Amino acid sequence: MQDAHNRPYHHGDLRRAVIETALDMLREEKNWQFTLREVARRAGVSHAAPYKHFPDKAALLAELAMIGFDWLRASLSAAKPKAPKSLRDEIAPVAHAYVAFGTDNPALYRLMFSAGEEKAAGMHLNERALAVFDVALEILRRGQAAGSIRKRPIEGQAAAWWGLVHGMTMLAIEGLLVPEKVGSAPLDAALSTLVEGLETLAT
Amino acid sequence: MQDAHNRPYHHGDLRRAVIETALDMLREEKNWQFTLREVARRAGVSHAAPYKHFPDKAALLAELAMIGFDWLRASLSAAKPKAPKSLRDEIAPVAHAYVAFGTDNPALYRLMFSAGEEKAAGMHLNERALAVFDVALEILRRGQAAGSIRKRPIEGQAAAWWGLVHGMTMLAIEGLLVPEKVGSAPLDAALSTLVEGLETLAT
DNA sequence: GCGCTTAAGTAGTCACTGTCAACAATGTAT
DNA sequence: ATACATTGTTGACAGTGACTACTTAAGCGC
Repeated sequence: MQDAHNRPYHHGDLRRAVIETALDMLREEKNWQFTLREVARRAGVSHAAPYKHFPDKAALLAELAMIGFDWLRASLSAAKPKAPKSLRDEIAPVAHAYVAFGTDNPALYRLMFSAGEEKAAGMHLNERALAVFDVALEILRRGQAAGSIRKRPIEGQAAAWWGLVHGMTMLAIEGLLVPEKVGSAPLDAALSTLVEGLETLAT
Repeated sequence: MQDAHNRPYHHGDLRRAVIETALDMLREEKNWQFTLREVARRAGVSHAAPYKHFPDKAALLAELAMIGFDWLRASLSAAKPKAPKSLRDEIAPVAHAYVAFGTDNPALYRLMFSAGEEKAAGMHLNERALAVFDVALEILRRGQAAGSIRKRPIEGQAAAWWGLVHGMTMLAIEGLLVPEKVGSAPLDAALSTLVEGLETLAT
């Protein structure tokens, strides 16, 4: 980054710098196996410096995952149309935003869902993860109130939505949704099926 | 396993032994970060011996993943009822078998879908993976022929099924399908929605 | 200004990993 | 028997996460 001699001894804001560097690297390489030392190297700092800010490698991972969930949630909210005409008009854009987030940031997305087993941090992580579930929940709740969705425990339906988009995202990241096997727009097809299963029969 | 002195110099069938040992360890520990040396140790063999049978750690991983896909496919076939009365009767058991496989063998399942980027082996791996997709495809094809499913490109529907069960499996493994947020039987709820989206309107 | 505490860096070490090359024991073809 | 290919073993290498001890800079009351 800069010469070692004119760089101040104290980085100033290394915590943030470490996080940003890690995010950059996650963004750049689809499959990067995370190493603390490489992050430190690239941040222009000694290999042990990050330990002053994170007790653990897992702690940094958990933090990154939390940021990822916040981004995801924000991008879902942004994709939600203000004046939806139908249930599908509301669900489809959000689902597309979800999958797009995953395929645009594959390394980060994978990290978010495999950080597992971080004892303490795991709790907070799950909270953040369930926040994206809540986005779906809210859409469906409104849809049910408007009468366009069957009266049925809504949590299961939201779980269906989450499972579907999460699964499609993962499969897409892994390159398993090849068009010649799966059609040209599998997500749209899947969403059609899902929405039609959600809707009330009378239309 | 046995004393070093009475064990013959040549193992006899080390390739298989390595695979079996690795599978055992995957089965035992939900989160095991795979190390070749530990496998070798446990197989009672020196740390470099496996390299005579696998060019690479990735090669062993790919082989394990392929075995996993074969198992999964077999367990799906076994779950398929011989004389299904309805589409749901055929889809639901298979979906349950799918998720059960994943939650019963979390480490293996995760490995199967994150082995990514193994150049050559990746091709064969994807073939095996798509074989489970074919199971769904066949069920739906028969359903459509019998007239219980809408006439629509069937690949997209199969992708919907795969995405759904894969996503639910992953979320379940990661402990994200907590009942208090998501209801008691999220998979059943999700399947109901999916099946109803698949079915023809006339019933 | 001056000395003090302390946060934020450094270097060095440890046990561990994947991988490779050199060597040894075993089986097999000639 | 003798040469050879196979399949083990040992020992080394660089790179990793984690930890420690040391050093440096910054901020503080006085």
